[in-house]
Amino acid sequence: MSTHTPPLKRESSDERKLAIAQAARELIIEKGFEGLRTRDIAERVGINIATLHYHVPTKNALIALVAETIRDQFSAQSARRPRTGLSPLVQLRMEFEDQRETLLETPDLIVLMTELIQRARRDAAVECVMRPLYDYWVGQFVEIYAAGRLDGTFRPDIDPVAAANITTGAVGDHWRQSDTSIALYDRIAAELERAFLNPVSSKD
Amino acid sequence: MSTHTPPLKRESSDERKLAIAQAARELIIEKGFEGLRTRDIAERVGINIATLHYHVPTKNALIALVAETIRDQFSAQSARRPRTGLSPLVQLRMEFEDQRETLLETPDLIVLMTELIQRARRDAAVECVMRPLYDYWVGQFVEIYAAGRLDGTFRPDIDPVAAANITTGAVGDHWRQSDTSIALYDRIAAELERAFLNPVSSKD
Amino acid sequence: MSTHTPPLKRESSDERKLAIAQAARELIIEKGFEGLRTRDIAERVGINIATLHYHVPTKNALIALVAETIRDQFSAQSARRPRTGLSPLVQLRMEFEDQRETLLETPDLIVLMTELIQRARRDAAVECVMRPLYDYWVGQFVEIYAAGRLDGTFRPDIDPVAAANITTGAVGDHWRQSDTSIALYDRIAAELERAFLNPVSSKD
Amino acid sequence: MSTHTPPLKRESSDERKLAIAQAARELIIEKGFEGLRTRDIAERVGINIATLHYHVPTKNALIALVAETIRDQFSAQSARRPRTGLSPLVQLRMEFEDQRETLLETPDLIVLMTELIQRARRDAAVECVMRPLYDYWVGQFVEIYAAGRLDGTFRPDIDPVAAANITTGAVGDHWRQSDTSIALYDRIAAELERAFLNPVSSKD
DNA sequence: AATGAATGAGAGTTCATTCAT
DNA sequence: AATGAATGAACTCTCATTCAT
Repeated sequence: MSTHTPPLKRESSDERKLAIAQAARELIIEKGFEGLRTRDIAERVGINIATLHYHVPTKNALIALVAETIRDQFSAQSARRPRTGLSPLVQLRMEFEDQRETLLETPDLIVLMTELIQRARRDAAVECVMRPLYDYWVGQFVEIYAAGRLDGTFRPDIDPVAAANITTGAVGDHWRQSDTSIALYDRIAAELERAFLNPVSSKD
Repeated sequence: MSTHTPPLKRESSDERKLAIAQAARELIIEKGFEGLRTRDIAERVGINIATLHYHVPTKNALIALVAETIRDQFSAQSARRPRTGLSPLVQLRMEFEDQRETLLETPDLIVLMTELIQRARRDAAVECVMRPLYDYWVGQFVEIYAAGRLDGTFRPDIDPVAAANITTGAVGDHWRQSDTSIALYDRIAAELERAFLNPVSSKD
Repeated sequence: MSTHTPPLKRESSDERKLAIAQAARELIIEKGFEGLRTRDIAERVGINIATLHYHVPTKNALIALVAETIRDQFSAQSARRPRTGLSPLVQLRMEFEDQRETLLETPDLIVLMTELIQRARRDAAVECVMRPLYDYWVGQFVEIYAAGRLDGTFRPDIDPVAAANITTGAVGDHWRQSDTSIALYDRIAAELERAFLNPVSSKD
Repeated sequence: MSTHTPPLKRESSDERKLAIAQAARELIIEKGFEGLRTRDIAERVGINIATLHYHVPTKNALIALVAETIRDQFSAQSARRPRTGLSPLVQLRMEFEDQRETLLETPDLIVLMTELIQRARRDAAVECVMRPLYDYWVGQFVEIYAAGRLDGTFRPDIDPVAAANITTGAVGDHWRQSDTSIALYDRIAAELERAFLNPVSSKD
């Protein structure tokens, strides 16, 4: 009859780190970075503050960790839906559809992104993670618009880089509004399509 | 030649409040809200921390004051350049030109705006000030696009509200980037123009 | 046509001091010494904080001033009702009646007294004022009980000093209770009378 | 002989809380509530101010804690000396004797009680603790006097409630005097006995 | 791997008092 | 006699981090 401590509670280090990151995400969403307290995170995870520091040495490291989980999440998402072989317009619409879903299903994720992007301005570690993510996102649109210009879907005088920035800017800015309405999002997406489509083409 | 006593130490309350707001603006730009310390503000103004609290009772009131100075500054700017009587396209270009100037001359102002808009999400007092300011800005573009649709400058199928949101979103998002390049801004402005202009019109 | 400043506002220095003392009394009653703020006093008087310090140099001096006004008030009261020539029992009952009136009409005065007596423990200036006042009060009863012992009204084995201290203690303690009920006061007064009256005498 | 590690620095939470309460008691006695500073308490305990706040979250909680330690001390004292089965007069004399001892041995305790009772007027948490304590004290005397009236020890016309209030008032008020002399206390106790004893009884 | 206890540094805020006018 | 502005010195409380176990 052995009386060993139950292994239920002890999670692996990686699981603990993930749990910490998850709790941090929730609290950033609720209170922003200004209101983020390591103690609150530990409490939400159900561990001691010292234990939290055992797994994640500093608050900055913790924030960087959160940024990384965001990146991983988006990478996984993007890997799950390959767009190769589809027409530019279909790809564009799929992008809009994806954003729409995120907006409806996990609007908090967007709040979190916004906070991280803001923080990236002053936190090199976060910048390192978020910049490529953002660049990749813009890059997706650059490719779509460039391809669509080639095959006549989009205006021949379109500037793919500018158009991509406009697209991500418009979508991203819509997020930032406190009262993000899905109706306005749909109008913006539709207008963006009209804005870049080739008027003389009958592809649509 | 009058010999009035110089306001060496004692300034009028209004002047002091403005000086405090100005110092706060600088420090918000430098360190963000997270790193904003009332003691730093007082030091920059050259006054005691208690004096600061004499003029502005709390930190929140101070932040609200900063928001108000921003609003006043934009109001004054906007009052200085009436657009009545001009064609929609000219108005649009003037808007772009104004943004361009701000971007070149006072890029900090934009960082500050960004921080305030972010904060507005969790600070009702700031929200109260920034929301109307932002709405007014979007509204300007709504009017321009609506007028331009009427007179055939812009596409007949343009959705002025969506187009206005795209415009402000694209411009605003460009601000938010750490490495705001004027070259990209120009490309974005040019592309926005092409995006909404009436392709069958020869007005341009 | 002379344009002189209206003399309405300027009060004499003494009047101002009294007004300040009065406001201080009210605030001590409301918030106790711990919560007493010179600014609150100035505000209640309707003057600037610097003006207050012009009339009363320090907070301690202000508190001493309050103690003095209390003393003066009690002196005036006591001077208004000379007891000479009356029988000890009548005098005792008159004392009880006076306390009763104060309890009913100006219960705040008692709260104030309590605070001052408490403070006297640590504030020599207040002690100097309150101690004689208290001693005088106890002395009144000592005299009454001593006279009553002589003429057979009170018990022959009464200790006038002890009896006086019991009387003032009982009455004073009753004040200190938050829920000073007049009914209990009456029972206490009646019991005190029975406690000290000569059981073999038929004077009552 | 076991060699356990001495609790040099790290004490158990309960011990620390008690040490903090003890230091607070001393400082309240020395300076009153007005002069009570958390930093002074921490310094006296020999801990950092942050450590103090770790054990007792706020100053108010600290004061409530002090009130509780007082209550516990009195409860323990009262539990140590059961009075059941004794005659009312013996009980009364034992009460007086207990007060006398406290007065001689721990006069500070009485100063502390006084401060707490004063504070109870404006601090609900303290009121909650002190009020039952005081009521219990008065209640003891009510029972003694009621029992003594029944068995003829005390006057048949005694009002036990009034008599109890007079007793506690007289004793309590005696405490409050700055120069509490034991001689006066003895005279007061003796006079109280005479005041309530049945004059026709020969029990004494 | 985990934790209770501890802490230095500093946050915003308060307050009696003073100064220049 | 009065005041707006200023200030030093404190105050309570917080927080990321560390230490001993």
